[in-house]
Amino acid sequence: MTESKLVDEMNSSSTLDAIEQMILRISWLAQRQFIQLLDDERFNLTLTQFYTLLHLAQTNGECKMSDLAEATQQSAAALTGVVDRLLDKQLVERTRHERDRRQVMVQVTPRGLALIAEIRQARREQIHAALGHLPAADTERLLELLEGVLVGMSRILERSEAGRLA
Amino acid sequence: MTESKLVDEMNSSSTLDAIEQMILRISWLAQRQFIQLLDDERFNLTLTQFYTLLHLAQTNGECKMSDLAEATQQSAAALTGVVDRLLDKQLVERTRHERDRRQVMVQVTPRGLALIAEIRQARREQIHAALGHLPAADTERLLELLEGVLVGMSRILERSEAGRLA
DNA sequence: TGGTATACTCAACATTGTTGAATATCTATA
DNA sequence: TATAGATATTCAACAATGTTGAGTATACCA
Repeated sequence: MTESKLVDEMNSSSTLDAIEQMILRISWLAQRQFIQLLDDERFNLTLTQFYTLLHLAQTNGECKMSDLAEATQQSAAALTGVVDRLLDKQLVERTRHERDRRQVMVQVTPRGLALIAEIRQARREQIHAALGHLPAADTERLLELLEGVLVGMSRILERSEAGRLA
Repeated sequence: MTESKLVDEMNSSSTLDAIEQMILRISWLAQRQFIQLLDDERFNLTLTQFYTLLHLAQTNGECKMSDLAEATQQSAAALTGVVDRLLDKQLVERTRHERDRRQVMVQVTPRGLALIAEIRQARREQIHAALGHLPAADTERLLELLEGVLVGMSRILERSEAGRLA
């Protein structure tokens, strides 16, 4: 910080409230902007399709439908339709588990992997355009703080999931 | 920063790429979490309804449909349906412009204002739960950096809108 | 007055999401 | 070995959102 202030050790409410306001605005803008990018003729994916495919791309090998549903925060019923469409586009393959025939396994295809790579490249270019002008020290600090945000968010998500199961 | 490093003045690609990865994960979690909150029986709003109502709540008085559509990044056709549902819930009122009878004006009702206030209070509690454990210095720095992010994002949004019109 | 632009809604369709029922398969037990 | 119950997934019916293109009403200009 450039200037020393008389700050409490504790978080002041007003800072967190301002962060709430800021996150409201950034989230909406970021989401809309990303949807627009995904709508490009090169990609032509919905947000849900992207995040579903992303998880598969980051998974080594096959993924069980129910695991995929939990990881992407969708219901099993909703996921069925999403995977149907990814299948139409030949971005994933669907097979049955060899031993437990109830389980449906999904796996990303090379084509799906290539598409995810393309999209993330385009996304990185957007990020560079948006944040490239900031000093390196700022972006490094931002990364550290975002890590803290992710940890905090995961924590309250776990709590609410625990509550749902209880 | 805790440790001095040999860093360029320029942004390193790897930091921005890590931020891209982090934003992907945080955005999805945050969105899903917020949708879940809005789905609560007290609120019962969709994400789109919330952001539409939020803009009206932050507007003084009436708002033209086309302005509202642009501000919330929706097409006019999509907005018509969203406002229909807000109307059903008595959260907004719809009138015609007195002089230019083509224009449809929308205004939030006291009930709508109260709902937005309730939701934002619940949201603030979530933010406190997620980030309250961070030192005050961190949250203050985070706020500053998020302001920078918002500026950067608005800039590239403007550029893409300019491109669309061109 | 007539023609064109503007503001919005409507219609038809695709995608996503919900809930609850249906189907298939596995597992444990009598 | 039947079979009852648990588990994994899909299907069906519906609501909300989003897209595009057509339709309607109003304003403005010549």
